[in-house]
Amino acid sequence: MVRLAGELFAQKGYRATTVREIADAAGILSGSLYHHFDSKESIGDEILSGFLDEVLADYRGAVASGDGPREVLEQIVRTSSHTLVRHRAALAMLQNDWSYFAAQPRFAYLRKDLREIERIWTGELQRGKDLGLFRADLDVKLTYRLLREILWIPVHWRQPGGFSTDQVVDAFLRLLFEGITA
Amino acid sequence: MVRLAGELFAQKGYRATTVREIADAAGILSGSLYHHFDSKESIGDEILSGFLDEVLADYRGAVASGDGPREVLEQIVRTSSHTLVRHRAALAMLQNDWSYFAAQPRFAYLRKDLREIERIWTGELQRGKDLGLFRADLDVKLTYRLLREILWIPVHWRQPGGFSTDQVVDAFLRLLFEGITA
DNA sequence: GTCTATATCGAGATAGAC
DNA sequence: GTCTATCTCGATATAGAC
Repeated sequence: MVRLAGELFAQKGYRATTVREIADAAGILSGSLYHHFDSKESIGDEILSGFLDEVLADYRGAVASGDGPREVLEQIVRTSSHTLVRHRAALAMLQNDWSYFAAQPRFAYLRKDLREIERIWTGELQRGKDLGLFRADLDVKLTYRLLREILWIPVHWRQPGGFSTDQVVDAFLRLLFEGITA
Repeated sequence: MVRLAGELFAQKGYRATTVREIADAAGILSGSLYHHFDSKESIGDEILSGFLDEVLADYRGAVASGDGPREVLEQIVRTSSHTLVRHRAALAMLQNDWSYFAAQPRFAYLRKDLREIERIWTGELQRGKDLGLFRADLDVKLTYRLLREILWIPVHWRQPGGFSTDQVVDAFLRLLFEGITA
């Protein structure tokens, strides 16, 4: 049931998906849905919190590995990419309906968790600068913002003739570390 | 009036903004809005088409300059960035409510124009590969998708302590051509 | 656990007085 | 050109029968 709703959310976004469509997909009528859930919001909550728990675990695991910043970032990109793909419903919700969720107290944890993710990225980028691994003129916050957006979006286009997750990840990592210049 | 609505769309997205809020901001009642516009959709249409006309002009101008691919891409990034900032309402609409607009025949031009933008990016990337300026293993379509997303998003965060447009552009161009490695 | 029927609400939009 | 009043519609959610 949650998975069904998630499929629809992933396709059309959260707000654009009606409970009637979810019920249709489940082969029941909309009223019957409320035997399984108290609200559409609580479905969204379950999907979003499950996603963030898992992706935060990826980030913390990468940091805990004790490697250098380049290795930590690479591990983050590689592990979290697959998590993102598995949770593309959550990602679609964050992308399409961010302003909606961000405004609600119930979803305050979204901001908190994203702040932790930002701290990890900027921390590793800074560490790389200090070690002389990354360019000294790198603005860590700005770079993080550019990069996270890039990283979170590919899930969006996994429909027509799509790239595999690993293709996207490899292209991303090359771009990140080396740029496009020959 | 359009500018007022645009401000609200930029802040909260198109769907999340009600005509009553637009009227409030204008100091009139919602019914009175319809003396100025026949529908909320037509406001959205005006904002979106105005944006795309202008940004396409930037792209075509850069291509017409006759420079090499690196210069063309750099010019695109520099000129269109400022256009994006001026049209952040349109950008917020595309980001928050893409699925909504993409589904409507009235907004079919969105897909068409974005396809032209994609053709220009991939064309220049390919030309750079052919000239040996860019890495031979670059997937032009994949790279374009990664880059356009990055480029279109910074407008989103121009609120707290924000970066200037030029800061963002410079960081983006360095990342693009050289990566983050020292 | 699903049905029918309906309550409730918010949104976009309209009509006609002033 | 703005007001009041109201229509219409679609969406979430509820109540109670089966």
